[in-house]
Amino acid sequence: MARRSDHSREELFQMMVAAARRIIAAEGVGGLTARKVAKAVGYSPGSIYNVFKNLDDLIVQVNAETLDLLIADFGAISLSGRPEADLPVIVEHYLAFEEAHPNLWSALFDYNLKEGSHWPDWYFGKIEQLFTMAEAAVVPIYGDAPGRESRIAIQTLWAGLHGITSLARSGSLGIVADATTRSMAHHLTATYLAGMIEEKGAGATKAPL
Amino acid sequence: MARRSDHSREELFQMMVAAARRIIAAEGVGGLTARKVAKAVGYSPGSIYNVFKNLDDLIVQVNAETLDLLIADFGAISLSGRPEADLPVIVEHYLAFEEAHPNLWSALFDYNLKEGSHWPDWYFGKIEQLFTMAEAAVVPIYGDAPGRESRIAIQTLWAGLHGITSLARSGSLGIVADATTRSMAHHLTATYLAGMIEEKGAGATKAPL
DNA sequence: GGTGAGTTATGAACGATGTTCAATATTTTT
DNA sequence: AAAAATATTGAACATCGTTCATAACTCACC
Repeated sequence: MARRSDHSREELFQMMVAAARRIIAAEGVGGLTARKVAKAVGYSPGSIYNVFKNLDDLIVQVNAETLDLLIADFGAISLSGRPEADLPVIVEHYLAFEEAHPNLWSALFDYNLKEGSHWPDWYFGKIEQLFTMAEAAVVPIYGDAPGRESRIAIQTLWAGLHGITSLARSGSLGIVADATTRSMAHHLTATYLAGMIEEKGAGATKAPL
Repeated sequence: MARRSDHSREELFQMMVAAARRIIAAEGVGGLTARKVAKAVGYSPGSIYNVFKNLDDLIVQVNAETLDLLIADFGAISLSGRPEADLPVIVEHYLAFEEAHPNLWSALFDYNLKEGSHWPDWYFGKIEQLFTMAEAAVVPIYGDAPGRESRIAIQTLWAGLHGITSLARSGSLGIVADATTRSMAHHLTATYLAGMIEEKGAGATKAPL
């Protein structure tokens, strides 16, 4: 058999990523199989390896789309300029997105590539983009141009949220209900924010907001 | 073949857990294989399933030992009663343990059981124990008997640390160096602690420490 | 239209994996 | 000594990711 030319290379790429996305969303990244993807797009298992280096490569492509979705979601947020109002909104978007696409989220942040594969550079570019958007909510506190302190604060807060939701997913920690996760996330945000303001005030004295 | 009785059931259990622990420590939980464990203890693959329900069950046993080690480590900490001094010490123990046993740590907190397996109850008991120990560092702030608020605070902080180290391990986030992980962890702790004190002060007015 | 070169999908094959279970070798009981 | 009970085995099964010689197709050119 060969060269059906039913689909161009580009079309095949799209079809396979879409199929993989559907499988991951339905069964989790652990349920993704070369043979399943092949069957879903009507090609043979070997064909996947004409388009992707390996399964990890395919997962990376799915994750890229998920990141774009998340970026679009964050883009729709309009900030008030008051961190104590804006940060909870961002956190809520974070939580809502994770709840809406739990398996895609897991593939994005829980999955570890097998030895030999690495996240491509543009991957970090997208994550940077995400941080920059969130950072805007926190800039009023530090007053500086989007730079050092506010970036660290957002990274830390992001990691904290990740920890809460990740432990909730794995079932460790005492967390059971979604409500607990949500309240812990908002508690962390509020407390951390209070700490930021407090420590900033203790340092260089700035004009109040 | 059969019934060598070279080892009792209990001995076999110990040997296999020890072998699994060595393999995980050396190659990560992904490198753990029934056949590898079998070869390491000089038995056949099938024998593992006479002692353990499946590989996940074996991993749970290894993790239990790791938890005990962590509990012992935490037990050696003596507190001063000043949270701003004690919390960083606990965080340092957390980080040091993770750095000393990265693969065992990963098996403990990153690994997700396959569908059908669940963490046993005593597992959560050990985690509770850990939290109770850490909680002591924070009780002076809330003044209450080890109960609601201080427990939530410790859970949240723990989750936050988990998030930082977990993202660092997976390579996501901009984190590269260990130093960055460490500084982010301490930054989170300090800021969160400042927030706790600040919010507590804003609520019911208590005698200062 | 035919022919040959170039390309692409194939699916059988390989070496793994977790897990099962009839068969067997040993011990214990009678 | 014979029989019952038990522990260990390792071949077998289904599945996995991945490879690659082969076959089937397309296309440019004569």
